[in-house]
Amino acid sequence: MSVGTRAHRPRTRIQREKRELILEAALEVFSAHGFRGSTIDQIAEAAGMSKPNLLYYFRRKEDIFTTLIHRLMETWLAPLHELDNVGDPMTELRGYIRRKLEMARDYPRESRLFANEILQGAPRIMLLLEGELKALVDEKAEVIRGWMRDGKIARCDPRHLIFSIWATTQHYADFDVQVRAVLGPDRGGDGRFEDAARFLEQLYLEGLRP
Amino acid sequence: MSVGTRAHRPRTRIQREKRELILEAALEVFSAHGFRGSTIDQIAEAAGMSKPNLLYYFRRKEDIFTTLIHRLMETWLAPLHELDNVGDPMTELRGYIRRKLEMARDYPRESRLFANEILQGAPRIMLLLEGELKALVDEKAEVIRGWMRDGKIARCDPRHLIFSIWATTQHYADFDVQVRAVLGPDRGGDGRFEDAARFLEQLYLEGLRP
DNA sequence: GCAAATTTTGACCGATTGGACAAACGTTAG
DNA sequence: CTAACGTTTGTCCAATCGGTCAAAATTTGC
Repeated sequence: MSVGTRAHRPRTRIQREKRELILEAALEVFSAHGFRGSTIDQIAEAAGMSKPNLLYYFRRKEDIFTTLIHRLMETWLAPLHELDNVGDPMTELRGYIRRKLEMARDYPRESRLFANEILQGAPRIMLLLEGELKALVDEKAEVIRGWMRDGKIARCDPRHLIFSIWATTQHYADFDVQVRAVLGPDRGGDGRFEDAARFLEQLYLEGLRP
Repeated sequence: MSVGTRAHRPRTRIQREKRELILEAALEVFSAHGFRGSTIDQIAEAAGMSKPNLLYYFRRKEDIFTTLIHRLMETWLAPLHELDNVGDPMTELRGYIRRKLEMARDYPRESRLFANEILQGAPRIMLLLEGELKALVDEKAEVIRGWMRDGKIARCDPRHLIFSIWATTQHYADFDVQVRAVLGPDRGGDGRFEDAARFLEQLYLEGLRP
């Protein structure tokens, strides 16, 4: 009997290990080829097991994907959660941009996985977007609006500010090949994230000065 | 004999019309599901013809895709071509941002098609990126650098400036469902492009002030 | 109007894919 | 040791997909 069918039996050590192995392999494959572009065989091979064996731990291809994307959602939104009004507003925002850019650098697969899902119309995470994500953005937008009322940063639409930070930082993960191609072999090799950080820091520092 | 196999016979009226019909249908399907996520049957149905009939005009699925993406590349880069140093630098940049945002609003399918291709590693347009695109960006980066030397705009890396404009504007096409979900039914319905234009205009106007 | 060329269609094919299943193999607790 | 449970594998299947092909239907040039 497969793992999924057993009703609420606690997970075995092997089950925990193998499921992690599969999810790691699936992240690699899904982020590179998208959902439909990936096959169970590819994931199974990347995880070092046979296809029926993989299907013993996840009954359907889609189960792997949804498990993966729901889990990643938390880590992906962590930087925004950290944004609060304890420190200096400009420092807070700069820190947020820096953390988002670091995530694009260190977790490009996660970024591309999300981008792919959103591009396809987000069929599997629409409820998450309308629920948790919207609530989080609304909450943080209110924090930012407070900064504006206090005259700490320039007045603007805080939600579009958040969008622009998402867009500019994730661009370096999602459009990596384009960035590399345009920058050429010299600056595309490395250090492009430092350049990006410098540029974005300046843009937002000056652009949001009250 | 199929259209592709005949050696350089001029295109019939029907061939021109039907090929356009197919490319329009393919844009619709490919932009929604990506290359591997789309089937010839889907495209054929969207174009109102049978699969073998479609394959009479394009011998392979990939031929449709490459024809489509190469043709779109021109219109997609047109706004950047228009960026030159005849007018006031700030006005030029603001116009570029506005045009890019209008393209995201009016041609979201094209934007998503490109995004999808880049996300998959740009296997079919890598040469274009390293060739035409890089050359164009290099050229325009030099124009922008000239503005900086003249003290017209703040000094920064012009290529990352271009990246950020691409990212922020195309975000409203590629991540449309996310933007709508976060903004909610009220502002997601319409007018979000005006809000975005206002925000971006302010961000870049202030952020690039010399 | 007719022959040649073009266009359309239905039937078909091999490869791939997601998934089912039962049997074999391993592991572990008593 | 052994019985129960967990894990792995080989085999198989139906559906889908990209693409072929020959024949039928239509259009075009003269």
